[in-house]
Amino acid sequence: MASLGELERAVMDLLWAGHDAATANTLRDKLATSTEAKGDAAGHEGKELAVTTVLTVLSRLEKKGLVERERGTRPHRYQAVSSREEHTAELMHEVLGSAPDREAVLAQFIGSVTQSEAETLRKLLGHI
Amino acid sequence: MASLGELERAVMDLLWAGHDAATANTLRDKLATSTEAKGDAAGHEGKELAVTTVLTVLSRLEKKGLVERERGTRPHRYQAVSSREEHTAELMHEVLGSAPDREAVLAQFIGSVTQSEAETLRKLLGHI
DNA sequence: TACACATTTCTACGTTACGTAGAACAATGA
DNA sequence: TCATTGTTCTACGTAACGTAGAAATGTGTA
Repeated sequence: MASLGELERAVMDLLWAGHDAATANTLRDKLATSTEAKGDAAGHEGKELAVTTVLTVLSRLEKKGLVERERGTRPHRYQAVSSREEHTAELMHEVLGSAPDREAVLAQFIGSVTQSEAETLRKLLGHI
Repeated sequence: MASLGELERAVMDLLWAGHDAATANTLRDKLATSTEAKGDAAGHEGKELAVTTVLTVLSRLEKKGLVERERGTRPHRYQAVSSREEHTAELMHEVLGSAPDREAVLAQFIGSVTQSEAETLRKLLGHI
């Protein structure tokens, strides 16, 4: 239970970006706005989605445990359960755990890490 | 282009395990054998797949760049392009790269690493 | 060389995830 | 209560994957 679809990811990106809770309508608007002018490029948005579409995606994300909603307020408000960094790190651990020999994987992993990342890691490993 | 299906993964596991090139027939037999006795548990195998099924999966894995085949020999022989560890580490990098702030993700990642993994990492970072 | 047999490729169907949204249902303010 | 706004149900199209039969191709032998 890992990878997200294109729209699911776009929604998560919005929730992670301005990380106060948002309504489906707000999200739909932001989805239409993000990268509208260009008309193409990477994020080929600018498209007005139906609110129900956004709601469906939000429900699916909720079921996946990535999003939680406040059911009290009338327009339900949605927010990410964990930060993008937490989520990404969790995914990395999941991937790491998918191989029997974690240490060997880490060796490979470190082998192709950038200089600055290596520096960061050294620093972080200091306080453990 | 990341996650594999259940059968695709099973095939990769076999190719990664005994990592000399194998034919579709060999793989089919091994798939039937692996975890047969139990009849259930995790790997619910013990099922005789059609060779064409295995061949289809192998073709798909080839297209994904995970497997390469020797076309010269008549029963084509298949093998993994990279080791399980290389592949897993690559996936980890992919995940890491999916977030804008890699350093922040690494911080999170390190935060929930086991003691022995931390030790391994320190050692590895020494020689860089 | 021609044929039986092994192997590979083509084609296809069922299932599940995801993008997409209308129809139906529920809540809320005037 | 009723119009309006918001949510849930239901559904369809596409793509990935498990699965395998049919068709095509290669190979050894009579």
